[in-house]
Amino acid sequence: MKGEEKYKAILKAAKGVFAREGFYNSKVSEIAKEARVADGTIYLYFKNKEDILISLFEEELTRIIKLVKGELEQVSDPRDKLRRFCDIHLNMAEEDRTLAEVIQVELRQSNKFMREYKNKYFLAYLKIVADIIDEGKASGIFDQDVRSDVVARMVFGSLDEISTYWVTSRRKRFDVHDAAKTVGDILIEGLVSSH
Amino acid sequence: MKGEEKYKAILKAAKGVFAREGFYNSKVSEIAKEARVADGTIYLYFKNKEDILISLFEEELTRIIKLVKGELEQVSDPRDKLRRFCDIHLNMAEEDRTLAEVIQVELRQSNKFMREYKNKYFLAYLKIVADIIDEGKASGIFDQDVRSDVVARMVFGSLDEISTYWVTSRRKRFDVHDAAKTVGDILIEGLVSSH
Amino acid sequence: MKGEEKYKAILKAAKGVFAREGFYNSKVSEIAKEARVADGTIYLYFKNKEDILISLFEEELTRIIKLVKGELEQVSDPRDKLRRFCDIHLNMAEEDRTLAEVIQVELRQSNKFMREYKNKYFLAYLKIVADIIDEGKASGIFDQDVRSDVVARMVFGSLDEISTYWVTSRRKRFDVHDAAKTVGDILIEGLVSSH
Amino acid sequence: MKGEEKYKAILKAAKGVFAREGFYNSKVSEIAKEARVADGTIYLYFKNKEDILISLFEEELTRIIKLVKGELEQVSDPRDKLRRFCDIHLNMAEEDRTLAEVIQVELRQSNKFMREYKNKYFLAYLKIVADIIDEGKASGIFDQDVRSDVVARMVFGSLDEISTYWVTSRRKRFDVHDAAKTVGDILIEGLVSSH
DNA sequence: TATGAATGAGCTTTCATTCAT
DNA sequence: TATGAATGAAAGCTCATTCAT
Repeated sequence: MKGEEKYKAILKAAKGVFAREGFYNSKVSEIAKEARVADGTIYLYFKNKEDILISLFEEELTRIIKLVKGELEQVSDPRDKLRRFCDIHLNMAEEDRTLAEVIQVELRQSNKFMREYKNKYFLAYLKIVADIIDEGKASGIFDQDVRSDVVARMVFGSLDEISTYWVTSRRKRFDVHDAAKTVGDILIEGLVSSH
Repeated sequence: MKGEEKYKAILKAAKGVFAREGFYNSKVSEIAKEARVADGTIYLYFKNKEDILISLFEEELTRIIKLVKGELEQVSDPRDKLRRFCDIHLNMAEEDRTLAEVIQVELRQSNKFMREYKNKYFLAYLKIVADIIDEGKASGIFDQDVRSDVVARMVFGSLDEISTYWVTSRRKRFDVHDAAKTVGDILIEGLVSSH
Repeated sequence: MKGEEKYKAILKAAKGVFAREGFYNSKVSEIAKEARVADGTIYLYFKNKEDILISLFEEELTRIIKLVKGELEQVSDPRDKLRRFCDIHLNMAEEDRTLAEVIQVELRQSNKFMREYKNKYFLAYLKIVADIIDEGKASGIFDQDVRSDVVARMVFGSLDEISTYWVTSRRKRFDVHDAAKTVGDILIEGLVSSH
Repeated sequence: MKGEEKYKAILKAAKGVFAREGFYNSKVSEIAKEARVADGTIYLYFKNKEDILISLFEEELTRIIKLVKGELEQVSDPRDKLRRFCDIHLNMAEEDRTLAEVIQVELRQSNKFMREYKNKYFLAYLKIVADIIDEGKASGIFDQDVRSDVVARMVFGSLDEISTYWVTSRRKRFDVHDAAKTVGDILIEGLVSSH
């Protein structure tokens, strides 16, 4: 196992440990053990424990953004794009529960983290939604008066809370695709102009 | 300062410290200092550090639930209730930024915390929204097909994310009442049946 | 309940708590609770926690010494006195297990305690045995060459260890009176002169 | 200094500190300082403070048992074995006063410790004596009627109390070898059958 | 690069003791 | 005398980080 592989292995282990224990209850030594590297090795690849968390987000969000953008390119109507976005987002949470937990819980773990780390990746993710809204507004489909940044937050907040709901329910009480449809439909109906 | 006052003082101090530092970075000794009591005094009123957090939620949410329910009683139309709810929620976040931070950041502080502590207070808060939706469905105003639990999460998620947005922006880029109106209108338009 | 009664009540409670928990694991507040007095009241009767332990010994040993001396006055032969002493000592351990535990375990609890507190009461107890030995030596029954202080320690050590054995065995494997006889007989046979 | 050496160094330091301060008054940080290691290092070798105490006993008693057994193998007559045992025991207390203090004071430090930790090493030490008694009984030298477990306790208790006496006397009032002879002779005379 | 033993700062919590009532 | 709420020092233990190998 060389350089790049070790880096990946550490991030993968960290994802599992952070999701399972929460950032502050995670031990660097446990990440090391799961990644099958020595404790000290982690510090050859990361500045400190928080840097692992930040890197993890960057890697995951970069991947997700690319994936989501790719999917959305195949759709043209802003309404369909929004529906598709909701479905992809919740589908990811379903398929990679660990990732969902890390994002939901850990993203909010530390004030310091959230404030000091400007989180351009998260903002890029939100921008995907804002762009959909702007597109809809530009084409006259969506109401001109809504602020796309605020709506983007609303969309993300809705989906994130619902995936938290889904993730934290032991017995899955609903299907994520149904929920995605519900959210998408409500948003679209709510956004379209001239009722 | 006696009994009840000390309890209040500790919670008040904890609210500030937790909001500022995050739960895990907060020191019990700092809470004590801000509450102007000795470290040990805290343990006369609370089992441990986590118990302070839990008690803080219970107290605050009990207060908020009472307040919100009181406000909503004065409104009859489910649409108006929903609009009012959005406005009150964001207004509280604006008026008590510290509280908003504690709820946003700390409620998600630990997986364990959220899962083990069933959080009936938070569920009661969500139920206020679900009840509005059910009311609207019962009176034929809202679409019969939506699940009120899922919509309640969507409403909470939207508002919570928007208040996070507002709270974390140094320069306030929007007015919370405007945002509340946006969210309320979109939700209502999205929820009303037979378009 | 007034003065003297409170003092007694605290000592009685302390005896139970010390025996059950050990000196260092005992809490002053628990002694207070069992004595049905306030924590602060204890400090009206005792200087500090250690003073309770010391007073407890003094009281108990004073009582025991009086009792033992009274019993021994009724016996004249040094051999019978020694046998009687062994029987009384082990009998007390059997009848007041709590006392036995306190003496066995707590007397040795702290170096400081044992060294700084010269323990004249314990020495008085040992002197009872030494006097028996001296009496036996004076009357020509016991060997002239043994040191009575050393033998007194031997007698006490034997009995104390045996009562520890008895106290710590859940299932009582032997009868204390039989054990007392064994010890007494061995000592006497070993002490009588001119074999 | 590596692994095994550190372990030894910590135990050695603990022996001194425990003997000097008593278990409950000993600070882990002081043991660390005397062992010239960091506080945290101790926890690489021991589970907690109590584990240091337990390990110390196990190490020391294992060593002592081996040593005593080796010495006794060179003697055949049970009477000589008993005399030899007394002499070795008191001699060890004289030569390693620290060890004697730890064993005398700390072995009894906590009820819990003594009861929960079954202390097979201490029982093995006692068994050495019981075996001598059984041997004497088998060869008809010692009285058939005595219980060897009770006598073993008596022997240990005698010696332990005498070594406490010796250890706690600032001015040594007697020679341990003389005391050993006294104890041995009394016990043997007391144990031999058919007077 | 890689290791993992060692470090030591720092935290929560306990509890003997005090003191205002 | 009596109370018991309040105090605050003190200590065991953890774990992120370092560094000699």
